[in-house]
Amino acid sequence: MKIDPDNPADLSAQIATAIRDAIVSGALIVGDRLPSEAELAEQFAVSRPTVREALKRLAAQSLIRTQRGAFGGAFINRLSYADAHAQQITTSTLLLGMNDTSFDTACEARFAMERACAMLSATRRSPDHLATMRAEITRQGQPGLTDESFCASDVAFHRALVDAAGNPVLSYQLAGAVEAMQPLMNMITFSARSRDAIIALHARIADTTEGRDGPEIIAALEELERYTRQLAQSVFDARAART
Amino acid sequence: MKIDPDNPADLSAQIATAIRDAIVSGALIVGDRLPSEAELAEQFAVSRPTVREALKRLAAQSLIRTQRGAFGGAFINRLSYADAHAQQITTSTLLLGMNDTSFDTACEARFAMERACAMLSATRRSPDHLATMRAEITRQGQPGLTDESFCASDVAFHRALVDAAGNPVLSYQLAGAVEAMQPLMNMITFSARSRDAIIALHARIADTTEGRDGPEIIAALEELERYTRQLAQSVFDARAART
DNA sequence: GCCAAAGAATTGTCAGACTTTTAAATGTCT
DNA sequence: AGACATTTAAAAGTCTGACAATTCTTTGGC
Repeated sequence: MKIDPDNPADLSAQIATAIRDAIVSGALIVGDRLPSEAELAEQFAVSRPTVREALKRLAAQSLIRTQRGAFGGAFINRLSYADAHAQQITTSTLLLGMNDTSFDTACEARFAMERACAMLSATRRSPDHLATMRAEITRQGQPGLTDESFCASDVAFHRALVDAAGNPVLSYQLAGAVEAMQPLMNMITFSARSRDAIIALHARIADTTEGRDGPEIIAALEELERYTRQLAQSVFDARAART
Repeated sequence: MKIDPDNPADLSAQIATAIRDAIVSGALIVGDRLPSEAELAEQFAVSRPTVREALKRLAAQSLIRTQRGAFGGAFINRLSYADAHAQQITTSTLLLGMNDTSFDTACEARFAMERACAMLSATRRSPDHLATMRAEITRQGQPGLTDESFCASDVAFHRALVDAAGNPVLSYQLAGAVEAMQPLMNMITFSARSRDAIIALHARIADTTEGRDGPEIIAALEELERYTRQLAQSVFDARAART
């Protein structure tokens, strides 16, 4: 593991990359302890603050965790699905927010992926998942619910559908697509009538999931996508007309 | 933007979180310049190295970029699809590598998502995408190709199929699923016969994509998934028998 | 044998200094 | 006046050295 002091890039970035490569390549495995900061500083021939900056970069990606005290140090972290999940959502949210991705594009991607789960969810859904879906539907029908809470419940409903597929890799990937759309969805005002329509579609999805009818789940999702995009369109049109 | 000096968490982590929240919430927007390190140190009542550690954390996630010199500083970065892409692949690769995710689970997720692109790819594929797919198929048939190169070409082929859907959000999401599987695929030895079978399926995918026949693309992908899993199974069986 | 205190290792934080880079401002020449 | 060279100031990058906080191990006392 070497760095090039003549490289114009930051030394801390180079060190971080060197260690990251060692992790990705498998040279360092979960639970391994890195040398202490002082030792790393000596090895790379840099000062301790520089090493620390490198370690913070890795910590920001959940690649390592540090522990103080004797026999403490920096340890290679097992990247949990939960960690990856959280990062994924942040990244996706920023990506959508910063690149003026159109609502349609995001919506299309989200529903395309969600439909990909449908067949699996039909096969593997457990009573737990169904219960969550039903509970969220009930929540969505409660009067006085803010638009934001309605959206949050919507996300929870769809998460349950995705999780029902019983594939953690899919759940992780979908998290970005589904949850990152929440800020976009929050821009929509949901009238009582449109809420009713969405709830009815959710009920249809729950029913078909319970009946393990994959194609029908897909059909319901397609209709929900159509409705959502139409709703967004009318909101945007109204906003455009107002200016 | 405040931090709590009594919080047991690292000050640098708190500062990084505070700034990240400001970015995600939209209080800081792309191109904005953060105060200089010295000013931030004063604002948060910490030392400059601590501020720097916080900034490195953000830089590791491509949230900011720094520039030296007069009128330099830390600027809110536009998170590009390319950056997000790269991060996504690293994260997904580690996730699969560290959590002994089964080949079947990863494979299932990957093909489920890829099938989700099929209908869109059928509609939107351009001559460019088709040309890339054909070129990779030719490459895959060349004698003397290493297993690793074969896998790389396989990834390129599938990326072209995904990109043909013309939805950058989908491309970004799929990148993780498709490219992160490469290390797993690299564990497989591809015999001449199995390569031929895969190439034939790729050709079928290219043909049906050219013919804009969505359902047939899906059928071909399903067959490819079946074949891939079967191949992996036999490799694992053989490995198990040898021990 | 058990509990408390001392010790050592290690990360977290600070203060201050120096170097390097970069762009703006200034000066100089044609 | 305009183009080019020089100076200057601001900022990140790096280093040194120190001290504080934390946590495990070992030792000592009862």
